Amino acid sequence: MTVRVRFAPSPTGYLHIGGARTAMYNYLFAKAMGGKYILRIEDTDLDRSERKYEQAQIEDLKWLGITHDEGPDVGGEYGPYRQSERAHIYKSWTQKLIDKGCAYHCFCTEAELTAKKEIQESQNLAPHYDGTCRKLAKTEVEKRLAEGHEAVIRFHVPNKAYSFHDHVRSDVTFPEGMVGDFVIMRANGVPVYNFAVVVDDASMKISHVIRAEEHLPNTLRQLMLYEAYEITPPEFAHVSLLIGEDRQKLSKRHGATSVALYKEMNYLPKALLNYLCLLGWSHPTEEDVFDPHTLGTLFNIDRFTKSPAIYDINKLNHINGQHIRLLPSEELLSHVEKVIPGNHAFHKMNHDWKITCVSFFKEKINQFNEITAHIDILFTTEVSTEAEYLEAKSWETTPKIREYLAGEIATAKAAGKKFVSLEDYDNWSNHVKGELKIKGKQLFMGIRSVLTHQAHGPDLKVIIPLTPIEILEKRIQLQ
RNA sequence: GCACCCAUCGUCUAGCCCGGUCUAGGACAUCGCCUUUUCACGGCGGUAACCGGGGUUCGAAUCCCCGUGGGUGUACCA
Repeated sequence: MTVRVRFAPSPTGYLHIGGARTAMYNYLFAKAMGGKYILRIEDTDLDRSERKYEQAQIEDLKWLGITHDEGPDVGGEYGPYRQSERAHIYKSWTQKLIDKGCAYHCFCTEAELTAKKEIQESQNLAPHYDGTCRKLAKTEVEKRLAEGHEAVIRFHVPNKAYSFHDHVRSDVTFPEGMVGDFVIMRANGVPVYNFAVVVDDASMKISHVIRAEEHLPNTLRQLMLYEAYEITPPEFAHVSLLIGEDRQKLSKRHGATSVALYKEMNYLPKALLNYLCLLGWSHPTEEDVFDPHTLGTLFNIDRFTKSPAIYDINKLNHINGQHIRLLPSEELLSHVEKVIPGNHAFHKMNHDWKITCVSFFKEKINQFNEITAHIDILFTTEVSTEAEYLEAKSWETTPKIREYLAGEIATAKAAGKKFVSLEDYDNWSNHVKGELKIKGKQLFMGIRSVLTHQAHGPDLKVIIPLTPIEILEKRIQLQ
């Protein structure tokens, strides 16, 4: 069997991290099985669907590296891939159902329907359509249609229980009598979700449906439709939901939930994917830092978790940090250059300096945006007000160090040096130790306080050779 | 209300199908120590969980039942 899976978003908003996760699972499964991954746009909600959202979602998916084999923008032999362009298909599939006696026109008005519903509810009954129009004679239906009465098309639900096997939930059974005759086609000729999904999945030869658990109850209606069409349903995998700290389904009020926001915040797409992948699926060898794109056949549809997962940005940050550290230096640099403000002195430095600089500071960050603050310490002339710094400054040994280093720096600068070398730095500290007889805390913290105006900071051997000599000079003069 | 789904450290999870190797493993967060005479990184270690009750069994996180809790759905939304 050829594996064909799909991700079917509604273009009613930007791509959500939950959607991204579902898309990725489908994509990874297709890749693992040598199948096809299809993007289908479910825009049957005319009021809320917008083309700009479709484009934005496709772009976000692309940023994540989740590329589809078939879709509205790339075509394919099972198109069109936008539900709004498949009206003719839904129409003929609806007719098949009517011909079989599995569906019928319904002329009940909204007012009538609500009235009936209220009665049922007051009697504590499930609010099901009572089947009034099911009994209408064919001639009566034609007459009303000819008179221009508005009609929806309802599916006549069989009275029986349904079960199916789910890859995540194993065997699921829905008892009989759960749903009443439901609408499959609106009065305006636009199909309703549960119907359109079945028609599309069947006509696009979808083999596996991997989707969020919120769709589990919908499967009942879909199963009924497959049965009416005498088509074997696809295999299902209802993946657990992503939830917020309050244990409710993740939504906008939970903060950064759209993929575009993570793109803006300069997260690495593979890190986001890596984190999302682990929320509801586990790696066969319990690895936790990996690029999902390289999973290949390791991606196993039977390793999904059943319970919902709370989205925790802390862990995403950690994984992002791990991926940053894994980046080749040129790639690392190009990311960093994008986040450092345009007027920053960093940009004026030469390439080797930049590579050394970012390779060193990458160890300290989980997000690219954090690196500017670290690099700033190479250029600042600000003076710490910390007690420890003040103490170091007050030691009687410190002025001696300052005097010595002032001379050395002046000499180096006069010799045309733009930076001091690691060798210079080693010579200086050896001199302070050997000739000035200063050791221990007074030695290192003394040098640090003179050269950086701070009591603490990164390794002097790295940052001193990276600091422009005029900055060092300015700092010495400022004390 | 009704239906369905779920239940292991604070969080993500491994283990559960095929009961013993689980005094329950890993990761994030947190705490402590070591190292770099600072900070961070790193290394090492600590705190921390099988929802409750029955049952089956020599033995249950694992199987069964009943509770309880949480979630989702119940539309001419998807």
